[in-house]
Amino acid sequence: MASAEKSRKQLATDNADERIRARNVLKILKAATEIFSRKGLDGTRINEIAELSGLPKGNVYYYFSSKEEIYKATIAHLINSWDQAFRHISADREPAEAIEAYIKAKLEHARRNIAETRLFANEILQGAEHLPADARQHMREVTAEKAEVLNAWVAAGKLAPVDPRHLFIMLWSATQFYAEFEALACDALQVGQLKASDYSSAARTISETVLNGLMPRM
Amino acid sequence: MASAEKSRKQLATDNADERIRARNVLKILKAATEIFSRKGLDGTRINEIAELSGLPKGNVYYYFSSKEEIYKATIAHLINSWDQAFRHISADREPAEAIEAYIKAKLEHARRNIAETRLFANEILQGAEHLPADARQHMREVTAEKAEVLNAWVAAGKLAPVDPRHLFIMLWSATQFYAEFEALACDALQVGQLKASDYSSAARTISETVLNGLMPRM
DNA sequence: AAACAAGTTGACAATTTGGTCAACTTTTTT
DNA sequence: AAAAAAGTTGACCAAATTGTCAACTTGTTT
Repeated sequence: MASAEKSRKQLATDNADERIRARNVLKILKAATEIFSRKGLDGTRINEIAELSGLPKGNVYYYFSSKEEIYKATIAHLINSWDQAFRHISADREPAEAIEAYIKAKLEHARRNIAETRLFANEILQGAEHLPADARQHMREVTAEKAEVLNAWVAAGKLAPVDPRHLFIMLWSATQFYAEFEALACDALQVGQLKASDYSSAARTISETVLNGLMPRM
Repeated sequence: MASAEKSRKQLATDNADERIRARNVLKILKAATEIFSRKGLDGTRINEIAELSGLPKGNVYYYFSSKEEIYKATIAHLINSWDQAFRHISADREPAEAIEAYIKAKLEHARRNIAETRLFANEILQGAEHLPADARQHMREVTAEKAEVLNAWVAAGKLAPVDPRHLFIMLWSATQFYAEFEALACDALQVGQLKASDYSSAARTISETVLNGLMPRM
């Protein structure tokens, strides 16, 4: 009897098993991210998630055992993406080029993942009580590592002396802002909507301003 | 009969009338600001406000008729302070000095009003649905006015060409960040707590970075 | 096609929550 | 000191909300 056939069938079964489940879990997580990102854990009603995902509430509970579990799942989804853009800060690149690439990547990431970015902000606002310890540890390590890169650049005279902590805060905050304050910024600054071109010019403004400030004077 | 005495008495009465009320309303607003700033309108339970303010729930409802009314009151409290720091941006000052003063003032304001600043962020996250129309209008006017000042500086050759919109976003976001992300930043950047000295050095870093980038090259 | 597993659903119970109220105490006025 | 006004309180109600479940439908395996 074909063990090959068996395993093929088994595989087909597994895929099928997972198809519906995967699709619905995704639906739920997407809807949950959207609502959690605006209202936080306590402010979100499971009914809202159910409605937005198009599933009846009972069905949501078929996949997740509680609201908090959904929330944790959205947070877990978030964590990996945190340091994607950070890769650009590497010691073997030229500071100006690396920092510019980082700013661009981070802004692009915020633009493409507005809800996730807002969710992250909201989780922080609430005191980051659901950010797992290992995620914090990971962030700490990555940050320390990249701070070292900056310090090395400064030591090599390639970058004006700067406290990496505050530089990171400037860059994080600026990119964060575009996701979080989009509505307000559009209102107060009297622009219609922040389009891709605005993000480009934002990246340019930030890069130019920061880089001019940080390149060593000769 | 002494009308002087009458008015003195009346005054005493008015003061007394207002003493208890004013004290309790303040207690409630302070507690509400703290909790709203973390959990938003929907995420906040009136019981939490009551407990934190030290008053029984029934008493809270003696002063406010609904949760939303408390929320609106906290928002109203907030609005006036929004453009305090903005005063520094005035056409008759030198750009470098004025912008530096603005950054300092805005950071100092965030440091002294962390809960209010967070509340503002949270209100924005939720879509600014409770920000009154006149408040939006006011923000729009002030922003446009200050953008004009920047443009005039650029036109006079006192400032490198810059899009005021993105510059404002950089400055707003950096100052906002210190209130909102304090907990996370402390964690990720491995500092204990952001102290006054950190805010000073933040102000210095932002000023130097931004100003170096914006002063015209000769 | 029969048996089984996976997924769907609305009705339902238990708890929480926003808000009310009548009885009560304290403060102010006359 | 008596009356009136302001403030306090916990018990209470109706609505909302979380989470459960048994009956049901759909998909999969043999």
